[in-house]
Amino acid sequence: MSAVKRDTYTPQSLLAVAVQVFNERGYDGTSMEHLSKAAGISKSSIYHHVASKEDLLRRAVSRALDGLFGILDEEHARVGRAVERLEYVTRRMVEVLTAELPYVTLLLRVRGNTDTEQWAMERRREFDHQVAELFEAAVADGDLRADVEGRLATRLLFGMINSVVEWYRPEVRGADGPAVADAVVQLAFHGLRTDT
Amino acid sequence: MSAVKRDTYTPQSLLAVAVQVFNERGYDGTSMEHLSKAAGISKSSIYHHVASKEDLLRRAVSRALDGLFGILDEEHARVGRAVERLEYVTRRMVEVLTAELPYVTLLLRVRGNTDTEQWAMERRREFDHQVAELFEAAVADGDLRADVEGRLATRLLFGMINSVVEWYRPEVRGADGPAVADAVVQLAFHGLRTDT
DNA sequence: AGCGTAACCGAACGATCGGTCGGGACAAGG
DNA sequence: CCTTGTCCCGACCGATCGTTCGGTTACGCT
Repeated sequence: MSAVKRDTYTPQSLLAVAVQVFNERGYDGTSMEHLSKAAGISKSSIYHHVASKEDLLRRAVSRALDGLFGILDEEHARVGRAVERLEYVTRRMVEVLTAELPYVTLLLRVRGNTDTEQWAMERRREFDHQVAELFEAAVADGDLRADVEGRLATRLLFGMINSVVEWYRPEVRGADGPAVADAVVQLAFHGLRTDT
Repeated sequence: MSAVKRDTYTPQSLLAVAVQVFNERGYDGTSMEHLSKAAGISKSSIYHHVASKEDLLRRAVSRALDGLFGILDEEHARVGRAVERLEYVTRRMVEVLTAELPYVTLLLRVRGNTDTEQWAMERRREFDHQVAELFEAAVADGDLRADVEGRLATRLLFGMINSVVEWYRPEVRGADGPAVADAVVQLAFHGLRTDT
């Protein structure tokens, strides 16, 4: 492996360009022609680096899923009081969302039209399910309010967390990933009001 | 207008079918052929009722936007303490989302590829902006926590509310629109934890 | 210098896209 | 019974879709 790198595309660097276009136009709304314009190479050249359009999608959502499932393997997500583990997972989810923003954004928007999309949705449901179990454990410990049903509350928590991909832009200063994670944990666990 | 109705499509009834398919496959992922299969009429017959595919999209998002902007005209959204008005708008947003689910779902997913989509995004931003102003007023009143920036907190509140379209299904009993609205208001304003 | 191959290109493939067109079936009103 | 208009259809349009192919360029290695 030589230290100098040629000024050419790798599957990874091409993926970075493609994912950005996918997020701007939507996966189905993006043609290979769009990708070729954005990448600055011809349409046919794309197929030298990746097998297909769907291959690009698979690589992208895999990266996002790896990031999310990696959270559950971390020590603070496995040991300790359930409510504390849930807070930790919440914080880390926001951090992963911001760090891997375009890839997770794409993952959260797949509709299930192809095999790859259905596989992505299935794995994502798997992740959600594991966090939901953590949530229920915290309710059983009496650390989370029981007057709102667990599944419903979990979904709303996920809604708040996942909405980060709709507006977070890393180039805007004053709110990096961990700072946003703090805000999410504060609001989700303690609410908006001052008088609680 | 005759009281008896023939067993045929109207622009509205056709729209209901189309919007459902749009939400399942995505707007760009839906062809007129898909719509014709779902509606049970030929592709060309669709054009007897509506002008174009984009016309269907415009009708759908218009209906959603009308529902949302209608909230701001209601009395409880216009008079009273800002924090109470914000709670009311929050509750009503969830109720409108659940009542007009497929139309609002479509609105929240447009990407801006066509003029209609860009117009929809603009109007939606307008609505968000008005609610954000209400939010800031409640912060100024001291009724909402000031340690999390207003714009950020507003976005997270919207994230929680809008996530309803990702999982709410009216056919599932035990959680109708107003009940979900209660849960959202409780969690958003008072948080998940018991010990606050 | 010469060779092998990574990187790229233009042209074209069959399929499908959104949309158009001329005409047929059928019920209502006279 | 005949007209009128609604509703629907199959056939077709040019454009664009994702992908393939044969061939060219240019770099790394010896």
